[in-house]
Amino acid sequence: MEPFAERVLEVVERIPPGMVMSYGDIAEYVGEGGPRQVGKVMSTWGGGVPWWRVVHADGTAAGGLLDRAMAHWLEEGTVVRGERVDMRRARWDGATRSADFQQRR
DNA sequence: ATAATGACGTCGG
DNA sequence: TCCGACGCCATTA
Repeated sequence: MEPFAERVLEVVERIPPGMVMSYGDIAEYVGEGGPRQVGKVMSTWGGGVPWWRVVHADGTAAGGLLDRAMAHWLEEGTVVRGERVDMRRARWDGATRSADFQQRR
């Protein structure tokens, strides 16, 4: 397990319920690698973390896990628009504390 | 050494 | 909005 992978997983675990982060966001947040590298980490060791809080930049689900991801989103109260997460409101910047603290216009 | 691949992202059509 | 073409970058063939 590389330190990069550990940092990625750590960030994912810190994403509060009802919030999500894109692969690119995470890559930028940890300050190394890129979206694809993050994707690699998630496909390999993502099973032990709330992977459904990691989505594509456009808010669509990762992998072919739409069904399961959707279930979790609804359960956590993630803001969803059709088949995708509403990034404008559910996107986590890594600073704010909780989901229901968001205002967004 | 070269090409293909992948839980991605952005741009054009 | 949907989709294909490209760009990216590390890994694998």
